[in-house]
Amino acid sequence: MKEGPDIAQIGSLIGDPARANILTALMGGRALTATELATAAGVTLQTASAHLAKLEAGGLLAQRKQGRHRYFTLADDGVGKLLEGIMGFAASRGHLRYRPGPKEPALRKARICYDHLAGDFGVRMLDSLIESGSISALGEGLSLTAQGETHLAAIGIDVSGLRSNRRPLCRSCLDWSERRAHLAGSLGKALLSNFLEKGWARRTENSRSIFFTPEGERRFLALFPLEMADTV
Amino acid sequence: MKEGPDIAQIGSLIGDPARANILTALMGGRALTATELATAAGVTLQTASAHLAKLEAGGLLAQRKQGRHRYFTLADDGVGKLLEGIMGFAASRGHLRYRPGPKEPALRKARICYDHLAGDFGVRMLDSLIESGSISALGEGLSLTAQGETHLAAIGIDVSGLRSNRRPLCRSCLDWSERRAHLAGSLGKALLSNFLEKGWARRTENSRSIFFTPEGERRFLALFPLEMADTV
DNA sequence: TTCATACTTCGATCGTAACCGAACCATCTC
DNA sequence: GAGATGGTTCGGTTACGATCGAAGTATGAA
Repeated sequence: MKEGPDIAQIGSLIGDPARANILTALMGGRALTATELATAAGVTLQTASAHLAKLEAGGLLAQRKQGRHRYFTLADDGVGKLLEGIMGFAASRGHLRYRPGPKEPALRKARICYDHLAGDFGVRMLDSLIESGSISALGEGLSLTAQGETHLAAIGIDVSGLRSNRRPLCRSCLDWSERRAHLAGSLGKALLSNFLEKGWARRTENSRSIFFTPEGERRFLALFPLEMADTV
Repeated sequence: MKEGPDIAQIGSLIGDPARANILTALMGGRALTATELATAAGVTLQTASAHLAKLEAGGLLAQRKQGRHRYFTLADDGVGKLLEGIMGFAASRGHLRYRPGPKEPALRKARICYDHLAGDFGVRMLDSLIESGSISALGEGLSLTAQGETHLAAIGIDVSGLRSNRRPLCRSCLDWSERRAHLAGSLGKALLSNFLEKGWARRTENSRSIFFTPEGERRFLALFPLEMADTV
């Protein structure tokens, strides 16, 4: 019928549980094979193959074949942003799919959101950056200050290199577990990469949660202090 | 399966064509009755009733009964924001549902996006406000300048009244037809209301397009001039 | 009270799409 | 080559949900 973009089409793509599982798995940022995605989705390989074809045709997924493997990723940053948005909304309406296993708390503490840090730690990091004057929050947007640029250079992040990127430097992303914003954009990505490179934290195998080593956690908390206690 | 928000649930809510039509119709900002929504969706009243119940249970719709009518609206601003996001994404992937009738061009020129102005005119307005220094765009966020506040006061908009609102004053919203940002937030809403009150423009009956009178269009263009030609 | 309008609930039908078993292609190893 | 692994295609089954006719409830009008 009539006018405008077809939201039903992409809604139905996301609306199938198996496909939603696939997309959620790919929010981990890694490229995954069809077989891995099949187990993540809880379906057989044939079924997953059909789903993957649909998602790719719909422009949500990109694949690149490497030998006899087919690696799938989210098509681009726009897909990640879309899924973030839907996740935030779903969480705000209480549409969770709790299975409060042991993984739950780890996920709330620190997890990967497409390519940047989310969860308690992610929110804390942004709060601290704003409090210290490294990032200024105007309205809904975030921007890096000159002070912040030197601060980040000390950590070992080359901001000017990131600026040349077409992607926005700072973006705020609504955290579904904390229900507050954390830092996305190329800077958010660079920070997480930095922590992983330094060995402060590492990804876990079959989950989106991020594991901080004791030493890494100590350093992270020292680097991003919070003046005020958590008075939300 | 496992962890996190259930995006499949809301995906499937949006994924049905009839429900998508209902939601799109409600993006017009008006409260509509079940019967109106049924015709908008192209289904019978019984079917629409079932859909409306599901949408309400899912937290997307709010209803208030008035006499023997039941008026439905989007549940809150969050739903509008979500749908905007999905529309922008769908358009970016070419998921349109063209029926290039006579309504098409009018819709591209000026239409309502939940509660603010979108389309060519909406994008122009924001561009002009930025060019004139009334709004500053930092990163992805927008913020009103002191100069802009006096500028808007001259038009007849009480910014301080809007600030007391919990809702953000300026928000950028991706325009699916222009593929660029236009102004949302309480300020975007106030501006559109202002145009309608002054009689510069009016809503059309069964469409989201906004009709500008010749006089109103002249004034609008004079109020929001563009220095540069449209060199995108 | 009666009739009309707005909407919901029930029941039955029907289509589509998700699913898997089995067979088939492709790539790597030995 | 033969065997193994990763992935797709095909065919048939199944289940779910969208749909509408018909009957039922609520509100308003005459």
